[in-house]
Amino acid sequence: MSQARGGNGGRPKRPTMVDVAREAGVALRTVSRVVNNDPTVGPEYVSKVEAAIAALNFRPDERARQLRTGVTGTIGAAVRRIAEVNAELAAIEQTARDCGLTLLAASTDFDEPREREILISMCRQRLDGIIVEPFGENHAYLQPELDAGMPLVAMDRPMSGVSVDCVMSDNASGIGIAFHHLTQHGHRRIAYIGDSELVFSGRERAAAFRAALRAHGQPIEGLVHPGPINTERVCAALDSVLHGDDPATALVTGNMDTTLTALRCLGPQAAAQLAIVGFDEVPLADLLQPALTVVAQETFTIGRTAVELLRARMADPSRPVQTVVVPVTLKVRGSGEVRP
Amino acid sequence: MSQARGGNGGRPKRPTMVDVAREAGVALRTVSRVVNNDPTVGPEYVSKVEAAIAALNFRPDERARQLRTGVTGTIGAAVRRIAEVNAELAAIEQTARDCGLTLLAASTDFDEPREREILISMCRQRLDGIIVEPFGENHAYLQPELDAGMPLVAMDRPMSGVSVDCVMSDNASGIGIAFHHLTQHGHRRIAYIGDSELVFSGRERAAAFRAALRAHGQPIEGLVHPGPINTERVCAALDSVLHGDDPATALVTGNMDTTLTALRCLGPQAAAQLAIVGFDEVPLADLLQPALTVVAQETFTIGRTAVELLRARMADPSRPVQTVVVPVTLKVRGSGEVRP
DNA sequence: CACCTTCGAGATAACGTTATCGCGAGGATA
DNA sequence: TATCCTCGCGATAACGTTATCTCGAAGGTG
Repeated sequence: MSQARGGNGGRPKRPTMVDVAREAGVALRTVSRVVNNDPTVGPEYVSKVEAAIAALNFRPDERARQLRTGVTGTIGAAVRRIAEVNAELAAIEQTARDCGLTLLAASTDFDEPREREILISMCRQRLDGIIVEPFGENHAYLQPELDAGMPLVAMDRPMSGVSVDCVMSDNASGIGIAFHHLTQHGHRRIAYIGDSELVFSGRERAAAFRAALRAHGQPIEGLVHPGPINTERVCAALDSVLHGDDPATALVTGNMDTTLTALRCLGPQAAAQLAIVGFDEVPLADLLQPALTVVAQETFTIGRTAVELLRARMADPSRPVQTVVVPVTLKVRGSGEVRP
Repeated sequence: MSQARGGNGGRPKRPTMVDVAREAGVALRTVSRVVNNDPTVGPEYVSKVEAAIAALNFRPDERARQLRTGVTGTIGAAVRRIAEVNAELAAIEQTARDCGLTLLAASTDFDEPREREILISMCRQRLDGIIVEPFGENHAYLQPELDAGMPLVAMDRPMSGVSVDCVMSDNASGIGIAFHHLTQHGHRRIAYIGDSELVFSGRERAAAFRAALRAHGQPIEGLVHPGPINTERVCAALDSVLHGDDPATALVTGNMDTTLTALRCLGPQAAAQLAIVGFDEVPLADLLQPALTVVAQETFTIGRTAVELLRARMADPSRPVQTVVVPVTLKVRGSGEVRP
């Protein structure tokens, strides 16, 4: 009896508002009013309907409501990876919750077809809006969705091919701060290893580093190493930087993965003797020896701002497209203060 | 023109199948057939409809489809936190994707009302199934949903008040392995600090540790410290354990948070002289000095199994409830091999 | 040549909710 | 007492799909 099913052997049929209305002896519309806390319902009707709802264990079907009203109360977030440390996603979730919005998060996994698939799927679900940490090179295929009024916000990187709101860190300043910090601690030969210049942030950060070198009258050759992040490439770059004629005494790593890969390549002894400033926070940075000095992004601010931009776009689809740049801050912990 | 709106000033109205049918000069049903790749449609009709779809930028409304067919193609996952390292969630997402299911993940945030809110919301959305890492003490309120046929699987911990499928780690064995490993390395006084016995895993692990002490003829007093995980409590426990008459030379920490808190309390020097085995993997465990020996849970297996249990339940709602216990393995890295 | 089958497309009714409209009762006003 | 609101509830039409049924045409068979 507790598993009462419809006779068809499939899923048991759930009660609907029609069933509740019949049970309570009222009209369908009245049930709807009670469910939606409409104040124009007489108290005796309210109690009758509530009794029927409890008796039948009625639970309204959100899908039907969404279809009828047109809004889902849900926003989508297509990020690199859920299930990894991602303060931006955490901020998005919290902010969305505060706004009474449900969050549908999915991992693009650094895979362009998958990103596309996720975004199209979110559009088909008619979500109220989408936040995307774009990965693919061209998002022109989203233009019809934008035209159809789908609010869209880019996070961490701008999108190409379409014109959308965007929130991102001040990459150039971050690199500048890291460089300046190391020069302040007496370093002259400072190297950079970071992400490939094929990705936006890798491009911006490498360019900023070259600019910093130029500004200090340093040669660029041999010091700037953007590229794919894997053990071989990073170790090779480290090797060339540390064992040349004029070895670098300090290192700036362009993102978290580069930082961790470099630390693993160096090993504890070598790492302790090199001044290192990482771009982006690293989990457990404080437990390493020396603790890791990093340029920290205001990840929480970025996530929150993404939701705010999205809500503004939802409220007014015709507002001008806006790009917000969030400042970064240096977290001094030890590794960046090693003397040459 | 690219922002063509309906005249009402609200959201622009998207084309529907009716519009496509009119544009293509065919019946509504034929459009549906083409969208669903029904092979019984003549090729000339297919091309006409596809042309109309492209011309109007038609995108089917998933909500309406779900309402009509009854299935959403989406499963929910209510976990502690998305946006933190969570290999189980990653496994759930990947497995779900492989099965053609969309994943709706939400953070319960160790908050019982929030967990309840999330689960009820997922039920209202009529998801095809739910995986939950239960936190609250009593889930009897879910019984009506189970009766109504909502498939539900518990992960990491069993649920009380309802009878559902469950997948979890072999906590007792894990503690036993850690204890045995430390005795093998010459330790006699081994302490345990872990989560409160109010939560299931804390209870199981503390009990297993007491059993291990008894089995080795050791006194229990002063060595077992379950409780809330915060700096004060953990530091106090460490203090009492390390600075008594007969100080412990080895430590087992009951979960990741305890491990990290303990490491921070100890500081690098003290941590390096104490033998430590942590329960649960820690990010960057290999970069610490000494690298951290842990009892690793097969988190990926747990997540994948959760989805498999859920799919089995979806396929056959009347199958007997099943509990799967996943083994754990010791990862020897250094901290657990420190001699007394 | 009549009949039966098959095949492909169209008309129409759901799915479960909300929104629009209408209608009857009751009180206030002239 | 007749008229006019107002208030509270009910009937019914959407929302955008898919599923069921119908129907006409074409082709094969006795």
